[in-house]
Amino acid sequence: MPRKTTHSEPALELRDACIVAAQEVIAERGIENLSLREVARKLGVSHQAPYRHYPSRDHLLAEVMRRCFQRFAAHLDARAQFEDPQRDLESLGLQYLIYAHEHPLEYRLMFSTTWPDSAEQVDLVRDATHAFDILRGVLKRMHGDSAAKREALELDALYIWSTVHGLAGVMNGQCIDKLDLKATVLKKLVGHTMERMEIALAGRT
Amino acid sequence: MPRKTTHSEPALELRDACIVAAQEVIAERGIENLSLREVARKLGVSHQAPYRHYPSRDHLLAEVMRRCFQRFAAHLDARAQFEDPQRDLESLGLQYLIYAHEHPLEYRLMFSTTWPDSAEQVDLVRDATHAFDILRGVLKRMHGDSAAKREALELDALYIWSTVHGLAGVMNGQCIDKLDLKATVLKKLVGHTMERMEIALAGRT
DNA sequence: CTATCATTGTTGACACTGTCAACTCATCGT
DNA sequence: ACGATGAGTTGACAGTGTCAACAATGATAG
Repeated sequence: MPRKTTHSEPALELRDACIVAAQEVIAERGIENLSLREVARKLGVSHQAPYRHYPSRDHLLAEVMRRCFQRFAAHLDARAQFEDPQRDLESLGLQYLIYAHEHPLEYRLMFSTTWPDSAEQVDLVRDATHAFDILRGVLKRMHGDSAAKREALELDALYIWSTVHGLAGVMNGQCIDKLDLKATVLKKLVGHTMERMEIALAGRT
Repeated sequence: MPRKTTHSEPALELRDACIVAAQEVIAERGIENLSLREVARKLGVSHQAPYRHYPSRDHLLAEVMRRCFQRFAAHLDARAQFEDPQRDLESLGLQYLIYAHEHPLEYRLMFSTTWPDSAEQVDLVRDATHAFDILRGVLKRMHGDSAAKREALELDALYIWSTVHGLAGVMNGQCIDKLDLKATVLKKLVGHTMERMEIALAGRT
């Protein structure tokens, strides 16, 4: 079978194509059933072709995760922003939950998948940290950025992250269906949780 | 190769042995690398023997998960209990986090693994629900069990679960290492989060 | 212009996995 | 006494990740 791509265009084509194909496979067959060979098949290419661009299946998976984190951070940045940091924090939380709700697979991929210990972890971590830094930024506007309060700020950031991440996990997860909760409860859950969280944050210190 | 087990003892031996072997494999090679064949090998038995007791790999995995939920609920029940529901709730939360910290693999298995859609889901769900019912019980003692407040109770239960589950996920997860947090922050995180949560619960309504 | 070389992709092989089918064989109910 | 049944065995098949050897093409040095 003759080649298709020329050498002058350095065929980063396939490298990118692998990622979108991988995302398709994940969407169709689930994260744990991602297979390099099926990616190759979907691209009409031999089963070893992806290995020219990714040293292993996990490296491809890591790259897919990285792009997810990038889109996730972009989604957070694209939220409705407000002068009042309180409202801004609420907007941030909602935007977070919207992403988790609209892209459950990507969300699972980012936060419930064992990270492959490939070399590119550096990049992966950088992109993954961005989302958390957005949260840090909002809290700085809220509480100030004095060195004295820095630790409290980190603690609050983690508290908020825990709550929102936990809520997203609960609402996405398989558990929620099994608890025979009324529909009205589910509808109010997000509002209720955000409200509780704001009470906690306004509470002290 | 001659048989080892007689027929009169109905050889539920192997059925149970599979589970402990599976847990060993999971501990050694990770959840996603659990393999029926390695379980069989570890038990010195042919690769098809486990199929006499579990229709598929996922059915075995489901059973392992179910036992995890049972042990998890037992661990929660074995917490230090208090008359004051407030203190009892705190004790429950701490006990939850202790389990997540001491058994990260089991925790991941229960809450971050796609549930296999095997027939035994009924059992799995029953055991999984138990933990949540413990939480419901504490909240009933705290807020009363009037029909009017039932919805608020469910909402608070889910709020608490979100926070604690999120915290466990954050502290277990691969993310926490990457955020260059100071050790002192981590040490205070649990206390801080529980405190925030109690402020939120005492706050209103 | 030709020879060399790296890049990209191909084919073939190996070990591993889950699972189906056919077989053995001790034990139990009749 | 004898067939049925439960438990375990061997053998096969398709699918997977990955290593090794090969082929073809554009770029480049002489």
